[in-house]
Amino acid sequence: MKEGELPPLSEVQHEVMTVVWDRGPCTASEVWKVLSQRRKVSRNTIHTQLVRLEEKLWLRREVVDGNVQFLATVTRQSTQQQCVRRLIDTVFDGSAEGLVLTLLNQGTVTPEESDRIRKMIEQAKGDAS
Amino acid sequence: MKEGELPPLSEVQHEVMTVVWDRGPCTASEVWKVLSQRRKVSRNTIHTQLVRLEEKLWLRREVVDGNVQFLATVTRQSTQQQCVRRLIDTVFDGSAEGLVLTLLNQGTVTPEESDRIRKMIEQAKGDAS
DNA sequence: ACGGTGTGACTACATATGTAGGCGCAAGCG
DNA sequence: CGCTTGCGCCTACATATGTAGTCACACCGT
Repeated sequence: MKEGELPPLSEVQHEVMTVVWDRGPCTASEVWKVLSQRRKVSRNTIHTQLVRLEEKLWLRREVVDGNVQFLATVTRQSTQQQCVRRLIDTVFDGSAEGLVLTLLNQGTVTPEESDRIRKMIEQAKGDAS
Repeated sequence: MKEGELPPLSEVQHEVMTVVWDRGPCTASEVWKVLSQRRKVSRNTIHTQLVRLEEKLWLRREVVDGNVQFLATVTRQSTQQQCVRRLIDTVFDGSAEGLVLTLLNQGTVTPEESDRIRKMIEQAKGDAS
């Protein structure tokens, strides 16, 4: 479950990975079509990012019917975990509590979100241990 | 309270800012002394980072008794908030709940941390609302 | 007066990142 | 058959980042 530490993703790279996670293996053009709906970007730009992600082992390439498809090598979840852990370590000095405190009490999220989070934790408490 | 969006900090830059936040205004050498206890790094490297942080307006420079001191222009808290918000948006697709879920249920933090967090939330619930 | 020691400034350089231009090939169409 | 269109690949280039070398000056002890 625990993949060796892949190099950190930049923001744009995360955008790309998100598309692959959402839609499963896809071609460069597919990814580009999705992203270009949100912002103006060249197809080649996305292609470059895909290649770089492949070099860094975030993606694997597979040829299906002569089409090049890129697929994620790690799950979104494990990546999310890694990102949170890194945030805690670099920004909150290793204190997970610090993160939650900021999250709930300092206007980082809207009161509605905060509310939903509290409810969610209530509920989760039942499940867990 | 809400400072205009400063450009994002890199990891090393965060390290530097942390020292300034912890110790208040300090000289390049002071920052260096602190950081070089943790890892090998040249004094000049830190100086460069300080200058870059000043260019990006994270730090302000002030001369006291002929000594150059750097001081933070934004609080650590507001930076932490900004970082958390950015994490939520880029990694969790805008879902703060997603973050908390990952935090508590997916082995991101140790069971001890998770426990302390739950307790902390319990306690906070009294205060808030 | 003179040579270390501390500190700030400027410069350099490799790597990463965001962005895109242009080439070439293969499939579809008139 | 020749042309357009889609797509993969290679190349380029500006900016950011991490790292450090070198210089210059000022203060201190002998």
